[in-house]
Amino acid sequence: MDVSVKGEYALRAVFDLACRNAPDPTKIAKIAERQKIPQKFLELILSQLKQSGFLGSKRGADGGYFLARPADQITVGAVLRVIDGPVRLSRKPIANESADSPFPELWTRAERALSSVIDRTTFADLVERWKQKRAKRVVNWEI
Amino acid sequence: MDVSVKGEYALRAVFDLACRNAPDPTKIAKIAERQKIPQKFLELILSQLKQSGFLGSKRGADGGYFLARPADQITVGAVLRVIDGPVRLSRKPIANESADSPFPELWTRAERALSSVIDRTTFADLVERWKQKRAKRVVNWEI
DNA sequence: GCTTTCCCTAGTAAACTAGTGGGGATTGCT
DNA sequence: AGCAATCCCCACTAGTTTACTAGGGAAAGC
Repeated sequence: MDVSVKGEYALRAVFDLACRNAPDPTKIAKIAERQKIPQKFLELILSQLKQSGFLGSKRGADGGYFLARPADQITVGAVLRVIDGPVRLSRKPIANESADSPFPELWTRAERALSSVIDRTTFADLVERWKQKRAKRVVNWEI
Repeated sequence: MDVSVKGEYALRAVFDLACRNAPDPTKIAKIAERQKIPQKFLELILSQLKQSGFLGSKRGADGGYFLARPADQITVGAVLRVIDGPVRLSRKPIANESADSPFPELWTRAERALSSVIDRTTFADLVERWKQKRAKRVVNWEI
Protein backbone atom coordinates (compact mmCIF):
# COMPACT_ATOMS: atom_id res chain seq x y z
CA MET A 1 0.00 0.00 0.00
CA ASP A 2 2.87 2.43 0.59
CA VAL A 3 4.82 4.07 -2.18
CA SER A 4 8.00 2.09 -2.76
CA VAL A 5 11.38 3.21 -1.52
CA LYS A 6 12.22 3.73 -5.16
CA GLY A 7 9.27 6.07 -5.53
CA GLU A 8 10.29 8.05 -2.51
CA TYR A 9 13.84 8.33 -3.80
CA ALA A 10 12.51 9.59 -7.11
CA LEU A 11 10.48 12.30 -5.41
CA ARG A 12 13.37 13.33 -3.22
CA ALA A 13 15.66 13.51 -6.24
CA VAL A 14 13.30 15.68 -8.25
CA PHE A 15 12.75 17.87 -5.22
CA ASP A 16 16.49 18.25 -4.80
CA LEU A 17 16.78 19.45 -8.38
CA ALA A 18 13.75 21.70 -8.02
CA CYS A 19 15.30 23.45 -5.01
CA ARG A 20 18.36 24.70 -6.87
CA ASN A 21 16.56 25.42 -10.12
CA ALA A 22 19.82 26.20 -11.79
CA PRO A 23 20.11 25.40 -15.49
CA ASP A 24 23.49 23.79 -14.91
CA PRO A 25 23.45 20.07 -14.24
CA THR A 26 23.81 18.40 -10.84
CA LYS A 27 25.85 15.23 -10.52
CA ILE A 28 24.27 11.96 -9.44
CA ALA A 29 26.85 11.67 -6.67
CA LYS A 30 25.80 15.02 -5.19
CA ILE A 31 22.13 14.16 -5.15
CA ALA A 32 22.86 10.75 -3.70
CA GLU A 33 24.92 12.28 -0.93
CA ARG A 34 22.48 15.02 -0.02
CA GLN A 35 19.44 12.79 -0.13
CA LYS A 36 21.15 9.74 1.34
CA ILE A 37 20.29 7.49 -1.57
CA PRO A 38 22.50 4.58 -2.71
CA GLN A 39 24.21 6.01 -5.74
CA LYS A 40 23.92 3.08 -8.09
CA PHE A 41 20.25 2.75 -7.32
CA LEU A 42 19.74 6.44 -7.91
CA GLU A 43 21.36 6.13 -11.33
CA LEU A 44 18.65 3.69 -12.30
CA ILE A 45 15.93 5.98 -11.08
CA LEU A 46 17.24 9.14 -12.69
CA SER A 47 17.62 7.35 -15.98
CA GLN A 48 14.00 6.30 -15.78
CA LEU A 49 12.93 9.84 -14.95
CA LYS A 50 14.80 10.97 -18.01
CA GLN A 51 13.14 8.42 -20.28
CA SER A 52 9.85 9.74 -18.99
CA GLY A 53 10.69 13.29 -19.88
CA PHE A 54 10.99 14.85 -16.45
CA LEU A 55 14.74 15.25 -16.45
CA GLY A 56 17.46 16.07 -18.91
CA SER A 57 21.11 15.10 -18.64
CA LYS A 58 24.55 15.97 -19.83
CA ARG A 59 27.53 13.66 -19.80
CA GLY A 60 31.23 14.03 -19.34
CA ALA A 61 33.00 15.98 -16.68
CA ASP A 62 30.71 18.73 -15.43
CA GLY A 63 27.79 16.57 -16.47
CA GLY A 64 24.72 15.75 -14.44
CA TYR A 65 20.96 15.92 -14.38
CA PHE A 66 18.55 18.84 -14.47
CA LEU A 67 14.81 19.43 -14.70
CA ALA A 68 13.59 19.13 -18.27
CA ARG A 69 10.79 21.60 -17.58
CA PRO A 70 9.93 24.14 -14.90
CA ALA A 71 9.14 22.77 -11.45
CA ASP A 72 5.60 24.10 -11.58
CA GLN A 73 4.90 21.77 -14.48
CA ILE A 74 5.94 18.57 -12.74
CA THR A 75 3.45 17.04 -10.35
CA VAL A 76 4.10 14.57 -7.59
CA GLY A 77 1.51 12.25 -9.06
CA ALA A 78 3.11 12.12 -12.46
CA VAL A 79 6.51 11.20 -11.06
CA LEU A 80 5.04 8.61 -8.76
CA ARG A 81 3.15 6.98 -11.59
CA VAL A 82 6.10 6.44 -13.86
CA ILE A 83 8.15 4.94 -11.05
CA ASP A 84 5.60 2.95 -9.10
CA GLY A 85 2.89 2.36 -11.68
CA PRO A 86 -0.69 3.53 -11.27
CA VAL A 87 -1.43 5.18 -7.92
CA ARG A 88 -4.73 3.67 -6.92
CA LEU A 89 -6.51 1.23 -4.68
CA SER A 90 -8.20 -0.97 -7.25
CA ARG A 91 -6.11 -3.64 -8.87
CA LYS A 92 -6.01 -4.45 -12.53
CA PRO A 93 -9.12 -6.58 -13.11
CA ILE A 94 -8.28 -10.02 -14.41
CA ALA A 95 -9.68 -10.82 -17.82
CA ASN A 96 -13.25 -12.21 -18.06
CA GLU A 97 -14.20 -10.92 -14.68
CA SER A 98 -17.84 -10.07 -14.34
CA ALA A 99 -17.64 -6.71 -12.63
CA ASP A 100 -21.07 -6.81 -11.04
CA SER A 101 -19.80 -5.43 -7.78
CA PRO A 102 -20.10 -2.20 -5.84
CA PHE A 103 -16.37 -1.72 -5.58
CA PRO A 104 -15.28 -0.28 -8.93
CA GLU A 105 -17.28 2.85 -8.22
CA LEU A 106 -15.73 3.13 -4.79
CA TRP A 107 -12.28 2.76 -6.23
CA THR A 108 -12.77 5.52 -8.74
CA ARG A 109 -13.98 7.81 -5.98
CA ALA A 110 -10.94 7.01 -3.89
CA GLU A 111 -8.72 7.51 -6.89
CA ARG A 112 -10.22 10.89 -7.59
CA ALA A 113 -9.70 11.95 -4.00
CA LEU A 114 -6.08 10.89 -4.11
CA SER A 115 -5.55 12.53 -7.46
CA SER A 116 -6.93 15.80 -6.17
CA VAL A 117 -3.92 15.94 -3.88
CA ILE A 118 -1.03 14.41 -5.75
CA ASP A 119 -1.88 15.57 -9.25
CA ARG A 120 -2.42 19.14 -8.14
CA THR A 121 0.76 19.43 -6.14
CA THR A 122 3.76 20.49 -8.21
CA PHE A 123 7.35 20.53 -7.10
CA ALA A 124 7.21 24.31 -7.23
CA ASP A 125 4.49 24.10 -4.56
CA LEU A 126 6.63 21.81 -2.46
CA VAL A 127 9.65 24.07 -2.66
CA GLU A 128 7.61 27.12 -1.76
CA ARG A 129 5.92 25.49 1.20
CA TRP A 130 9.18 24.13 2.43
CA LYS A 131 10.83 27.53 2.24
CA GLN A 132 8.00 29.12 4.20
CA LYS A 133 8.29 26.49 6.86
CA ARG A 134 12.01 27.12 7.08
CA ALA A 135 11.43 30.85 7.37
CA LYS A 136 8.98 30.38 10.22
CA ARG A 137 11.42 28.21 12.10
CA VAL A 138 14.13 30.80 11.82
CA VAL A 139 11.79 33.47 13.14
CA ASN A 140 10.92 31.33 16.13
CA TRP A 141 14.58 30.76 16.74
CA GLU A 142 15.28 34.45 16.92
CA ILE A 143 12.60 35.12 19.50
CA MET B 1 0.24 0.49 -4.46
CA ASP B 2 -2.93 -1.56 -4.99
CA VAL B 3 -4.84 -3.26 -2.24
CA SER B 4 -3.77 -6.88 -2.02
CA VAL B 5 -5.85 -9.73 -3.36
CA LYS B 6 -6.36 -10.69 0.24
CA GLY B 7 -7.77 -7.27 0.97
CA GLU B 8 -10.15 -7.47 -1.92
CA TYR B 9 -11.31 -10.90 -0.82
CA ALA B 10 -11.93 -9.56 2.66
CA LEU B 11 -14.08 -6.74 1.32
CA ARG B 12 -16.03 -9.05 -0.93
CA ALA B 13 -16.61 -11.46 1.94
CA VAL B 14 -17.91 -8.79 4.28
CA PHE B 15 -20.06 -7.41 1.48
CA ASP B 16 -21.47 -10.86 0.89
CA LEU B 17 -22.46 -11.12 4.53
CA ALA B 18 -23.83 -7.60 4.56
CA CYS B 19 -26.13 -8.35 1.62
CA ARG B 20 -28.02 -11.11 3.40
CA ASN B 21 -28.02 -9.46 6.80
CA ALA B 22 -29.54 -12.53 8.33
CA PRO B 23 -28.58 -13.31 11.92
CA ASP B 24 -28.01 -16.95 11.01
CA PRO B 25 -24.47 -17.82 10.02
CA THR B 26 -23.21 -18.33 6.47
CA LYS B 27 -20.72 -21.11 5.73
CA ILE B 28 -17.25 -20.40 4.46
CA ALA B 29 -17.87 -22.71 1.53
CA LYS B 30 -20.89 -20.69 0.43
CA ILE B 31 -19.06 -17.40 0.52
CA ALA B 32 -16.10 -18.91 -1.25
CA GLU B 33 -18.32 -20.25 -3.99
CA ARG B 34 -20.34 -17.10 -4.51
CA GLN B 35 -17.36 -14.78 -4.42
CA LYS B 36 -14.99 -17.12 -6.23
CA ILE B 37 -12.40 -17.13 -3.50
CA PRO B 38 -10.13 -20.13 -2.76
CA GLN B 39 -11.78 -21.64 0.28
CA LYS B 40 -8.72 -22.33 2.38
CA PHE B 41 -7.44 -18.83 1.80
CA LEU B 42 -10.80 -17.41 2.73
CA GLU B 43 -10.72 -19.33 6.01
CA LEU B 44 -7.58 -17.46 6.92
CA ILE B 45 -9.11 -14.13 6.07
CA LEU B 46 -12.39 -14.67 7.88
CA SER B 47 -10.56 -15.80 10.97
CA GLN B 48 -8.57 -12.59 10.89
CA LEU B 49 -11.73 -10.54 10.45
CA LYS B 50 -13.13 -12.29 13.47
CA GLN B 51 -10.07 -11.56 15.61
CA SER B 52 -10.52 -7.93 14.64
CA GLY B 53 -14.11 -7.88 15.80
CA PHE B 54 -15.91 -7.45 12.49
CA LEU B 55 -17.31 -10.94 12.31
CA GLY B 56 -18.67 -13.53 14.68
CA SER B 57 -18.74 -17.26 14.08
CA LYS B 58 -20.42 -20.42 15.14
CA ARG B 59 -19.01 -23.90 14.69
CA GLY B 60 -20.40 -27.32 14.08
CA ALA B 61 -22.95 -28.27 11.48
CA ASP B 62 -25.05 -25.23 10.65
CA GLY B 63 -22.11 -23.10 11.68
CA GLY B 64 -20.66 -20.22 9.74
CA TYR B 65 -19.80 -16.55 9.92
CA PHE B 66 -21.94 -13.48 10.42
CA LEU B 67 -21.46 -9.74 10.93
CA ALA B 68 -20.60 -8.95 14.52
CA ARG B 69 -22.26 -5.55 14.23
CA PRO B 70 -24.65 -3.82 11.84
CA ALA B 71 -23.36 -3.15 8.33
CA ASP B 72 -23.65 0.59 8.80
CA GLN B 73 -21.03 0.40 11.50
CA ILE B 74 -18.37 -1.32 9.44
CA THR B 75 -16.37 0.86 7.08
CA VAL B 76 -14.36 -0.20 4.08
CA GLY B 77 -11.33 1.56 5.49
CA ALA B 78 -11.41 -0.30 8.78
CA VAL B 79 -11.55 -3.68 7.08
CA LEU B 80 -8.80 -2.78 4.66
CA ARG B 81 -6.53 -1.63 7.44
CA VAL B 82 -6.69 -4.81 9.48
CA ILE B 83 -5.99 -6.94 6.43
CA ASP B 84 -3.53 -4.86 4.46
CA GLY B 85 -2.06 -2.64 7.14
CA PRO B 86 -2.20 1.15 7.05
CA VAL B 87 -3.82 2.58 3.92
CA ARG B 88 -1.54 5.43 3.01
CA LEU B 89 1.16 6.67 0.70
CA SER B 90 3.89 7.46 3.18
CA ARG B 91 5.97 4.60 4.44
CA LYS B 92 6.96 4.03 8.02
CA PRO B 93 9.91 6.37 8.58
CA ILE B 94 13.04 4.50 9.54
CA ALA B 95 14.44 5.37 12.95
CA ASN B 96 16.78 8.35 13.26
CA GLU B 97 15.56 9.91 10.07
CA SER B 98 15.72 13.66 10.03
CA ALA B 99 12.29 14.51 8.68
CA ASP B 100 13.23 17.91 7.34
CA SER B 101 11.36 17.33 4.11
CA PRO B 102 8.22 18.66 2.48
CA PHE B 103 6.71 15.22 2.01
CA PRO B 104 5.25 14.29 5.39
CA GLU B 105 2.75 17.09 5.10
CA LEU B 106 1.84 15.99 1.60
CA TRP B 107 1.34 12.42 2.79
CA THR B 108 -1.02 13.46 5.54
CA ARG B 109 -3.05 15.47 3.06
CA ALA B 110 -3.25 12.51 0.72
CA GLU B 111 -4.16 10.27 3.61
CA ARG B 112 -6.94 12.56 4.68
CA ALA B 113 -8.33 12.65 1.16
CA LEU B 114 -8.29 8.88 0.96
CA SER B 115 -9.81 8.55 4.37
CA SER B 116 -12.66 10.86 3.45
CA VAL B 117 -13.76 8.20 1.02
CA ILE B 118 -12.94 4.83 2.55
CA ASP B 119 -13.59 5.68 6.19
CA ARG B 120 -16.95 7.25 5.43
CA THR B 121 -18.23 4.43 3.29
CA THR B 122 -19.92 1.68 5.24
CA PHE B 123 -21.03 -1.67 3.92
CA ALA B 124 -24.60 -0.54 4.37
CA ASP B 125 -23.84 2.24 1.89
CA LEU B 126 -22.37 -0.26 -0.54
CA VAL B 127 -25.34 -2.56 -0.35
CA GLU B 128 -27.77 0.29 -0.84
CA ARG B 129 -25.95 1.73 -3.84
CA TRP B 130 -25.62 -1.66 -5.37
CA LYS B 131 -29.32 -2.35 -5.01
CA GLN B 132 -30.19 0.95 -6.62
CA LYS B 133 -27.91 0.19 -9.52
CA ARG B 134 -29.54 -3.19 -9.92
CA ALA B 135 -32.97 -1.61 -9.90
CA LYS B 136 -32.02 0.85 -12.60
CA ARG B 137 -30.72 -1.91 -14.80
CA VAL B 138 -33.94 -3.82 -14.53
CA VAL B 139 -35.93 -0.73 -15.50
CA ASN B 140 -33.76 -0.22 -18.56
CA TRP B 141 -34.24 -3.85 -19.42
CA GLU B 142 -37.96 -3.51 -19.41
CA ILE B 143 -38.02 -0.53 -21.74
C1' DG C 1 43.98 10.79 -24.91
C1' DC C 2 42.55 10.76 -20.41
C1' DT C 3 39.42 11.53 -16.91
C1' DT C 4 34.90 12.32 -15.50
C1' DT C 5 30.64 11.73 -15.87
C1' DC C 6 26.24 9.42 -17.53
C1' DC C 7 24.38 4.94 -19.71
C1' DC C 8 23.02 0.03 -19.95
C1' DT C 9 22.52 -4.83 -18.87
C1' DA C 10 22.47 -8.33 -15.64
C1' DG C 11 22.34 -10.57 -11.34
C1' DT C 12 20.71 -11.45 -6.48
C1' DA C 13 19.42 -11.84 -1.37
C1' DA C 14 15.58 -10.97 1.28
C1' DA C 15 10.89 -10.17 1.87
C1' DC C 16 6.26 -10.63 0.64
C1' DT C 17 2.10 -12.64 -1.71
C1' DA C 18 -1.15 -15.87 -2.53
C1' DG C 19 -2.03 -19.56 -1.69
C1' DT C 20 -2.11 -25.18 0.07
C1' DG C 21 -2.23 -29.11 3.49
C1' DG C 22 -3.14 -31.62 7.54
C1' DG C 23 -5.16 -32.22 11.38
C1' DG C 24 -7.71 -30.79 15.87
C1' DA C 25 -11.77 -28.79 18.49
C1' DT C 26 -16.95 -27.78 18.66
C1' DT C 27 -21.43 -28.16 17.78
C1' DG C 28 -25.88 -30.21 16.31
C1' DC C 29 -28.35 -34.26 14.94
C1' DT C 30 -29.95 -38.89 15.47
C1' DA D 1 -22.98 -41.83 22.54
C1' DG D 2 -21.63 -41.57 17.87
C1' DC D 3 -21.12 -39.09 13.72
C1' DA D 4 -20.75 -35.64 10.43
C1' DA D 5 -20.24 -31.01 9.43
C1' DT D 6 -18.15 -27.00 10.37
C1' DC D 7 -14.82 -23.65 12.18
C1' DC D 8 -9.87 -23.28 14.10
C1' DC D 9 -4.88 -23.38 13.99
C1' DC D 10 -0.55 -24.34 12.64
C1' DA D 11 3.08 -24.87 9.23
C1' DC D 12 4.88 -24.97 4.53
C1' DT D 13 5.88 -23.18 -0.29
C1' DA D 14 6.19 -21.62 -5.27
C1' DG D 15 6.41 -17.49 -7.43
C1' DT D 16 6.95 -12.59 -7.59
C1' DT D 17 8.64 -8.24 -6.26
C1' DT D 18 11.81 -5.08 -3.99
C1' DA D 19 15.92 -2.88 -3.21
C1' DC D 20 19.68 -3.04 -4.28
C1' DT D 21 24.90 -4.26 -6.44
C1' DA D 22 28.44 -5.31 -10.29
C1' DG D 23 30.72 -4.40 -14.24
C1' DG D 24 31.58 -2.37 -17.82
C1' DG D 25 30.60 0.87 -22.20
C1' DA D 26 29.99 5.60 -24.44
C1' DA D 27 30.26 10.51 -24.73
C1' DA D 28 31.96 15.18 -23.37
C1' DG D 29 35.45 18.32 -21.97
C1' DC D 30 40.23 19.50 -20.89
